[in-house]
Amino acid sequence: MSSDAPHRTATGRATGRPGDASPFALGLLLRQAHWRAATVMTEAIRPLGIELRHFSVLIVLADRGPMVQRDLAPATGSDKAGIMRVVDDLERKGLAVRKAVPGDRRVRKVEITPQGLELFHAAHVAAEPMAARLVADLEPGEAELLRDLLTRLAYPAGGDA
Amino acid sequence: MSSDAPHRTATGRATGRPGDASPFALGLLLRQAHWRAATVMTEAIRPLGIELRHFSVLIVLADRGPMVQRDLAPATGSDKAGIMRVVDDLERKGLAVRKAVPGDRRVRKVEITPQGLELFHAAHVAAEPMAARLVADLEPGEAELLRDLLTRLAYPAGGDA
DNA sequence: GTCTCACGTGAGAACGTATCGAATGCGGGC
DNA sequence: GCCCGCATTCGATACGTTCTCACGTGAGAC
Repeated sequence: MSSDAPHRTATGRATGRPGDASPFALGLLLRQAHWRAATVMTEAIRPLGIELRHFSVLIVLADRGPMVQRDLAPATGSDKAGIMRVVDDLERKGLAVRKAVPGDRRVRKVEITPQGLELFHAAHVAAEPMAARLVADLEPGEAELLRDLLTRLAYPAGGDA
Repeated sequence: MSSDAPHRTATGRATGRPGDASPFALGLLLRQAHWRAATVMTEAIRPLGIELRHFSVLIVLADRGPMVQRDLAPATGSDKAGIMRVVDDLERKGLAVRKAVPGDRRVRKVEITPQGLELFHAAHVAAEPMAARLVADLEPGEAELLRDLLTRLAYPAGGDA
C-alpha cells in the first residue's frame, strides 16, 4: 500500500468524506450541505402548503415586485417551463396572479397577492428557528463568515470569469 | 420606509440576492454555489463520458472498496433505484462490475474495475484546474476555511441533533 | 413456516429540451 | 404614408429523461 502512491498530488483523491482535499471535495460538500439545508427548509414551509420551488418564486416577487415570466426564469434558476408550472400552482393557491400588460398582449406580468405576502412573512417566522438549528455547530460569527465566502463563490466578480 | 417596520426582526426578509440576511439566505446561497460547482464539475468530466451521478458512485467505490448496493445508496445520497441505473451504466461502460457474494446469493457486491480506477484518476487531472477556477475569487486559505465550515454544516456532530 | 432483507421493476411526479401558436416590431414594396 | 411579409419574442405545450416512492420476487434468519 505504501508503494502504490509514488507521485500522488498534494490534493489527494476524492473520498466524499470529511477531510477530503481533492478537487471534488468542495462540490461534494456543497451538495451535502445544500441537501441538509433544503431538507430543513422544506420541512419548515411544508405546513404552509408549498415547496421550495414555489417559495423561491415568491421571494423574487416579494423582493423585486411584479415580474414578467421571461425574467422570472433566470432569477429563480429554473427554466421557462418550470416557471410555468410553479406560477400555475401559485395562481391556483391564490398566492400570485398573472396580469395582462397594457402595451404588450403577449407578456403576462406575475404579481404576488396579499395572501402570498402573508404566507411569505409566515414562512420567515417558521424558518427562523430551523435556520438557527442549521448553524448550531458553528461558532458565533462563523455563520456570517460562511455567508460571505459562499456569496463570493456563488456570485464571482465579473459575472463568471 | 421607517414607519412600516416597527418590530421587524434583525434578520430581514429573503431577497435571494447577495447581502440577504434572512433565514433562507444560507440555503439560497448553497443552492447557487452548488449549482455553479456542479456545472463546472459536470463539464470537467463530460469528456470522460460520464456524469456526476456516475462519478459519485465511483468515488465511494474507489475510497471504500467493493460495496453492496444497499449501502451504496445512502453513501451517495441517492435512491436504491437510482443506484441501480447508475451501476447498470457503469457496468455497460466497463467501469464497475457486479459480483456475487459467496455466502449470500441475494446480495451483489459492486466493484470498481481497473478501467474505472483509470477514469477515476483521469477525472482528478481534468477537474483540478476547474476546481482552482471555482475558488479564484477567494483569498489564499479561504478555500480551506470554507471547506471546514461546510464540513461542520454538512456533517453536524452527533449525526443530526 | 414466517419474517426480514436485498435486488429488481413499475408507476407517478418533476425537470429540461424542443416545438408550436400568438403577438409585436421592422423593412420593403406600393 | 400605408400595407404586407418576415424575423424575433413571449407564453404555452409536448416529449424524453431522471428522480422518487411503492410493490413483487427470491434468499436468508429464526
